[in-house]
Amino acid sequence: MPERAVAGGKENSVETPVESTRERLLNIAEQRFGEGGYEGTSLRAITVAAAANIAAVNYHFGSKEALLRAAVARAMAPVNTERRRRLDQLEAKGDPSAEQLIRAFIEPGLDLVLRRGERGPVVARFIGRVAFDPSQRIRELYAAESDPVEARYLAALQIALPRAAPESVAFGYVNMLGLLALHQSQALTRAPGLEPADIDGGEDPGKLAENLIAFLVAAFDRGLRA
Amino acid sequence: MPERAVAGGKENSVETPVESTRERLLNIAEQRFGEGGYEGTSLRAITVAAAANIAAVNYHFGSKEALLRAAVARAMAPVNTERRRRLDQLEAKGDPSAEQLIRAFIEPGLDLVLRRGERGPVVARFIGRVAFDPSQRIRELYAAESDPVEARYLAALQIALPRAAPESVAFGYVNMLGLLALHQSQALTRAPGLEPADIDGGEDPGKLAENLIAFLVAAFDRGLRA
DNA sequence: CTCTCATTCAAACGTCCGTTTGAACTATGC
DNA sequence: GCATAGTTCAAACGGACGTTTGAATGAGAG
Repeated sequence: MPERAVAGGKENSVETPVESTRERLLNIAEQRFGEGGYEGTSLRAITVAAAANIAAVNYHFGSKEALLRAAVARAMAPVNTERRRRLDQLEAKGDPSAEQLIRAFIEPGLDLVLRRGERGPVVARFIGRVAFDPSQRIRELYAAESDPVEARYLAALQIALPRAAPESVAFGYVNMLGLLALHQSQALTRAPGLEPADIDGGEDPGKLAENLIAFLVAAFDRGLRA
Repeated sequence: MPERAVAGGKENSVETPVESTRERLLNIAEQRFGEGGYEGTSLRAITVAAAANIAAVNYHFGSKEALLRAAVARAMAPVNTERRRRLDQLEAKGDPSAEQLIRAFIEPGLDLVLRRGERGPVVARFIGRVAFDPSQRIRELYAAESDPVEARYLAALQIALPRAAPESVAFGYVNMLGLLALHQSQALTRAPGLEPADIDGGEDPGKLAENLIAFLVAAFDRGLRA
């Protein structure tokens, strides 16, 4: 390892942990891709902000797109894990309700990612933006990193809502995906004549999750075709 | 005028109307910006597809961003007009209901734009993508072209839903903006394991509007905080 | 026909892009 | 000590980008 290594010693566990070049690149990539999108962010902007050489991207990841893929995988991993854990837990207790499913899906996307420290909102915006990037290629890249758990939620929702047609549940499901991504990316806080606090429930990020869940539960329960 | 002018003669009213370079640029710009986003689409790609010289963009519009602005303005004009007309009509009859307002807002965005000929979906995708472009600059550019009517809808919704807190109505309102844009851009038709027909109601584009309106009405009526 | 002015055109401008190269550096194993 | 493998570095690669230039082209007015 070069320069300052993150050895198992005590110094790094107390003081500020030293990030490796690879970690710095992923962190800055999350931030910049989340702000400007994939096409709108250059590797040079990322490497300058990460205090890394531009060749470091191709050394550690191979290409710009591979850097994005690695950042998506790292950002989604804890969300997918938590979603899988909560769905397992719900299904172990019997047939979960639509509200339980919606909550178990939304909260890992907003809570987990909005709470912890400074980087939470950055990760959330990154995920939300990549999920609905203008380029179909990028959206497919994202889908490849997040698919496995999500399909289980759709199936569980179909069972929880037997009175709604399967296509209608699927319709509600994609609406849930879209609204979650939009709130994660914080693109909805700039509506005409609105202040951000009017939408996200003020200082408490948890209220946003509650508002969104209530909104979706009502729509799923009474807004789908039979 | 150069080459083939669109004079008031009879020939153009019967045969295929000849598009001017300016119109061809706007048409192709709608298509390409809608497919690849602003940053992901080059002027060269647009001018080649439009069979125009690259300098024509700066001659007719001044810059790439000005081309986008002109395309947004042209695409939004009929939508804004129809929304204004329907809101005027509703308010003339008394206090409109939330469902009436939602319908009057959604339908011009989906119906008007999804129905007419081949270009409908192209225009819809363009509008939907630009509205939530990764770049804040582009989103603000879009907001500048669409604001005036939308604010009236929010105010009318506040009145139609007196039992919900104003912030909650604003929350539902931005959700409506976001879901409409996502369906316009057709980004929701690629959910994991879903076929497009499962979501947009099959062949009939009108069903998508009905499904979305029902979804939103239920959420507005029962999914907002008091 | 001649002048005028709007429009189109090929070509070039300088800048930035993602990627590659090959040498320099650094910690570790022998 | 030396060799080795992992990492960083400045520099350059060819190409694409948005924009600009100045000459050519075209139709309509006098």
